[in-house]
Amino acid sequence: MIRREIQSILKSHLMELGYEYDFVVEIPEEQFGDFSTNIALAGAKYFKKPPREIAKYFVEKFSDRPMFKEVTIAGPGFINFKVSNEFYRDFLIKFMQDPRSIWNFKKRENVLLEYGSANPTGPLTIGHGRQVVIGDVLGNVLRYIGYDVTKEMYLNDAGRQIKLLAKSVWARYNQILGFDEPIPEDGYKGKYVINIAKRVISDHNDRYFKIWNEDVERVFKEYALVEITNMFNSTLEKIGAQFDNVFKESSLIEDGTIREVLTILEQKDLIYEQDGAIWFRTSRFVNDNDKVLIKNDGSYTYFLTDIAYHYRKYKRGFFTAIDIFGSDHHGHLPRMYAAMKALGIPEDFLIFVLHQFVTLKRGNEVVKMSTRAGEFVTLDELIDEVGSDAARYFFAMVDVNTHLNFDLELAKSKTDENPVFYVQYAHARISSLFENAQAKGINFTLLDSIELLESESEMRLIKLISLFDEILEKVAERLSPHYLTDYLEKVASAFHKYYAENKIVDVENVPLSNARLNLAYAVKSVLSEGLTLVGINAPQRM
RNA sequence: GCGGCUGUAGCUCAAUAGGACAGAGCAUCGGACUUCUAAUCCGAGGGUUGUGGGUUCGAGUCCCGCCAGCCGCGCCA
Repeated sequence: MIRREIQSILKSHLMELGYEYDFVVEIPEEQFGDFSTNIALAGAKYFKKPPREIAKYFVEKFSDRPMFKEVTIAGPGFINFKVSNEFYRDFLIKFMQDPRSIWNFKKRENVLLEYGSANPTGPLTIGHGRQVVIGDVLGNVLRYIGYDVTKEMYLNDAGRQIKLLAKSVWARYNQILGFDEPIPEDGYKGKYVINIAKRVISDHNDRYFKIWNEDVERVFKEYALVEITNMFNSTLEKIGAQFDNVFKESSLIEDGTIREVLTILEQKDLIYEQDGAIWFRTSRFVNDNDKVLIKNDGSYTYFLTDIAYHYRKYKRGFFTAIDIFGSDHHGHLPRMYAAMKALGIPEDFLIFVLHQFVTLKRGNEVVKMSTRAGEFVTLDELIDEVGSDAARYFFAMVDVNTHLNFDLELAKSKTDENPVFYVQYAHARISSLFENAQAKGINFTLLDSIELLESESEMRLIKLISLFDEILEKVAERLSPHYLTDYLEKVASAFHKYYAENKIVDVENVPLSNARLNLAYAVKSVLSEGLTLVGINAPQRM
């Protein structure tokens, strides 16, 4: 917020001089001040003057602004700004009066966020967990700062995999009934398959014993789908992921979108037949081979239905579609961009977020996750073991592009090794301050005595609070939630330090107590908002 | 072989679209509870940013080569 203000002041001065070039206003190491800019360094080649001389010009422009305590030139030509205490206190007052208006988030476009999309063929994995949390947190943040967000999960209920699952269930069904039907090659071997088979038995007895045809397949598919969807829902609920919508792949076939897309591509001469299959001319748009849309057995590839899905997203009127995928899908990107181009959809409509994988560790030991053998640790088991708060925090806390090492022992530990507790503890600690104040008969009054706040550590806390909006903007811009958890840890740390050094509730000095409680109240408020956005509890007690 | 991501302190990670002496947490070592929650705080040590070049006032960041790890290169999704 303050940064933006400095930026725009600088920019207007620059334009007065008839120049326009890129410069940054950043938050430097504390010793240099609150904010700093490289405008003089970046401008050297335009002004054709030494940076320090240019800096001097800008510094003078700031000399009469009460917002700053100090504006100085340093090093090769950086300009450092030290914000005045009055300004910080003013900010705090405005924040306490109405945080939403001080952030001034404007209304923005509608966005379709797709994530957690999975083959409904088995329990959600740890990998899905990371994706779901990234998507959920990004969705929360985007919505918070003004986007009209729809969180959507795509259910691949029409492909080969779901057929394989149906067949696997049927095999188990026969096995239970006494016939040794083998599970198909590449079929599903997990325990849940047996559970689904048992359900069919309890409803239909041996009606489909040794009988396999399209009608039977449909029945088993339906049972599998219902069962797996229930499993998904219960896991998603456990981890607090809320979707606005579930979009079924099969609906694209039913409502004619697939046909529509094929027609458009055909009219543009972008598809052709070869070896009994229908191909899309991917190579015309990107550096990739042509891809099959319809297999020679007449069934659709995932690529085709995904094109149709995104065509549908566009037709539904979304300004942007953000897809969150595991990094193993990166080969899917070029062909999707090609398809969007082919359909005349604007290039920036589709944005991909690819997240790296998760390695599960127990201390130093890597926990093996083998999908084939059905031995993987499911997301469900993970949540049961470490709890939803820790699971969410851990999934959100590193850059999406960084391989995540998820240490089960660390996530479970209730000590200072665990960042989740560190942040939550700060919140709980503040809550207890208010109880304590009340017990000691100090009447906390909102906005009272704020002028008594003046120490460095108090200003540092207010400054951190003032950065809340730009952190959220950054999460949205870079599409990675870890900036938020990072910020929360900084706020928590600054508060713990402040708490250790200052007596906040002091019956000997009620006005000062009130001032400090106001500050604590504001800190608690950003912690609580932030934790809520990450989707974890902001406890009153721990 | 081709393509994507990654490589930073013993470990896990940051580094704000090229900026100041590369920062946190954990671990290690040393301190702080008769005082609002010690799930906390303070201090110390710890680095040739995988490697070799290049671009420039300035590179962990950009370009080229090499090495290592993960992933992808299906009429799977």
